[in-house]
Amino acid sequence: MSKSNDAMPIQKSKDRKQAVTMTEIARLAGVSQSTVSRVLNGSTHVIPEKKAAVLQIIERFNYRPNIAAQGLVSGKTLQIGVLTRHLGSPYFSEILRGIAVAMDGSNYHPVIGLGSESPREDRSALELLLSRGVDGIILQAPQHVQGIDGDYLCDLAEAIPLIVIGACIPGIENQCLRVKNFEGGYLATSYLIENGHIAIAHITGKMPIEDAVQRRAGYCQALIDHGLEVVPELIIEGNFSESIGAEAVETLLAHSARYPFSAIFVANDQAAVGVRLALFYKGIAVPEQVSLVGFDDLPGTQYMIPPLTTIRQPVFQMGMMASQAVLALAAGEEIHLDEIPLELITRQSVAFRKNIHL
Amino acid sequence: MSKSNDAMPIQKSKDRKQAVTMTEIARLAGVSQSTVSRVLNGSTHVIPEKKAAVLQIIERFNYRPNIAAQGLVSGKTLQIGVLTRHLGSPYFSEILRGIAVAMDGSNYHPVIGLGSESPREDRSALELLLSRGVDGIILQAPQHVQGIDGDYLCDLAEAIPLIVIGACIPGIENQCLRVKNFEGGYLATSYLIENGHIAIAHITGKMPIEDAVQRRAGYCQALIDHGLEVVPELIIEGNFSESIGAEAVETLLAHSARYPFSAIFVANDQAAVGVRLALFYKGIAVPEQVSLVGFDDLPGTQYMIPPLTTIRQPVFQMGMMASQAVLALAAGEEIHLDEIPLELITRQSVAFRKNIHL
DNA sequence: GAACGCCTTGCATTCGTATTCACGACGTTG
DNA sequence: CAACGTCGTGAATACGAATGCAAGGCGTTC
Repeated sequence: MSKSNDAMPIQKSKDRKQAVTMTEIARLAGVSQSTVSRVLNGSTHVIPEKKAAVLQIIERFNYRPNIAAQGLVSGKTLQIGVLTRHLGSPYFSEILRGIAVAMDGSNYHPVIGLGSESPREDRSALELLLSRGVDGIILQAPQHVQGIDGDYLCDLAEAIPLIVIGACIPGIENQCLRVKNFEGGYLATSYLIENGHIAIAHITGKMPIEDAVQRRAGYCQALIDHGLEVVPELIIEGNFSESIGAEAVETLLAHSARYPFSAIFVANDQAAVGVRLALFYKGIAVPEQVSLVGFDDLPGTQYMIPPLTTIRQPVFQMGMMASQAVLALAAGEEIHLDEIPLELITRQSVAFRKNIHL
Repeated sequence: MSKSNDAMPIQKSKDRKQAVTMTEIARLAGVSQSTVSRVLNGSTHVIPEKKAAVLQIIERFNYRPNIAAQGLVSGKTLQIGVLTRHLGSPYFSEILRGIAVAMDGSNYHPVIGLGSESPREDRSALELLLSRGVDGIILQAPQHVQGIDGDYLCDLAEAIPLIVIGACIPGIENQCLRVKNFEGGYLATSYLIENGHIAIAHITGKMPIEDAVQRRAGYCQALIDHGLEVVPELIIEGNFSESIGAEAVETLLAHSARYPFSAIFVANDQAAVGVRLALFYKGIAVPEQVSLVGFDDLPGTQYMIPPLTTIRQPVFQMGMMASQAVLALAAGEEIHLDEIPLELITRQSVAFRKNIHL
């Protein structure tokens, strides 16, 4: 083949820069760089002829100002750091979608940082984002939010617009986006009770996490309010994952002789999926033998067999709210974040109890 | 050294910038700004004492260089634009996770752009990313990749490191990450045939899309190679969504008197989920009455009732590969992207045919 | 003992854009 | 007709960090 010794063989990798700069445009249009800037920003009136000339050149070269350079001057990068967690899980990716959609149209872009399980790495991911000069941060609550981390986050909130999703950090409560987890747990459990269930198991989320704690509290309160007893053996600690759901079922079933149950309230849909499969393997019919209520209403939940009755979190909207809130904060506006109400979505995984089967 | 008065009441909103700059650090450490730069980059040897002094100040103020400013000089922003599609769908978010994970550890960050259905908006999203000065782009293939768009992408590839996921753009084939869709379709269909099925329906993906076309082609070829007839009535055009899967089942069932079938090969798992639910509602047992094979092996597929037999795409790894490829391209290296092989994951949604039920 | 060279360092410039400042031209007013 | 304000514009500067260049210090060598 052609040895390409005639005209710079490596050009392809050299030529790879946004060649046209504002100064270049100015030169071609026969004006000064400042004028081009003014045309672009409309900051001052520019004589129509020059304006037209500039615009034409811009059009021809498909020029777009370098955002990084703008950022250097303005001190803004038009970037929002999003520290994600379990990227790829339906719950978080739906939040992310909300964030991205709400940012679409503004000139802001989300930049993704990868959260980890370790506070140390987590923090370094955060600081990497920070050194990028992001104008705000949306933090999906780490599992290790407490104590020292809480303080750190408060300090952080002093320095930069910050929104925390899924946790309530003392000191910056109004920058924390959270749902009424307690009410959700209460709602789910009450619904089961109304359907005649009196022995209701609960598979919790990962335990130090606030979501998990609150949902369990709601569950307990509902039992108590309806004159039922809280049976510790019917509460299994989980971790929000499918596999733990399946494991928990094993445990529940192992003790079902002494501690029978006719329904399970699972702290999130993902785990409920695992629960449902485990019951399938055990030959236990849902909802005929065991009723199931989940939490989240993930997209996909409605396609379960049978479609899952669950507590809907407006996950997508929450993402949007978080987005709008940081942007507002970044614009210097006041924000006010209410606890987000939840809704019971009744589908077909709950049946009226006839008796306790297990 | 009382340079500023202690009266700063509204500090919170004023102080919200990365106050410490390199020059500031230099001043405090009693050296020049260049020296600080050299300490940070290790570009030149710096006398240990000064180095220590600088590092100490840096540590104390928790200073981190402003990446945007670095980018201005180096011409790199250490950002990779990711034009996503269906953010929130399990398939794409898993890819995104792969991308993010592979980028973790490098100093690069993914910046998310939101793809749309319209070519125009899509392109403007792309250009917004471009004006950010991203060092590379990962493009999840739009549905409208063909003709003019193909040309545009080729031009784009000249200007910037570009990786396309899920499509094969003529001219830049080696920058396109794609799977062996044909083989996948062939594999799935052959497996059903081996299990005694002779009337196999197929629900395709969104049709102009290459993935969909290739999978269907593989399906057809498998039938032919095994001496079976391709029955057009058993091929239903879908669009990769759950709801279309359910609809397709209706259609198939409506004609099942004349065109019976005992198995369905669905072009992706998401649609298979819808199919499965529709069959549930119709009271048709899976796999006893109808066998099901999906495509993708999304996380979650294994928790279906029954667990779905499917063609595994290494989605997460594909994300990582895309990431590594852009980064390599950005570093001026050569890359070589092979078509990714697929694997049949046998679970429990396929049974040996006894006869054609429907 | 002086010249040479290496090591370290500071100064000045650069990146692309926004913005302040000053200047010339023009129109207005007294 | 002169003084002054206004408008449009270009030149200069700033943003934060990297880097080429030159200068100073010191050790080495003949």
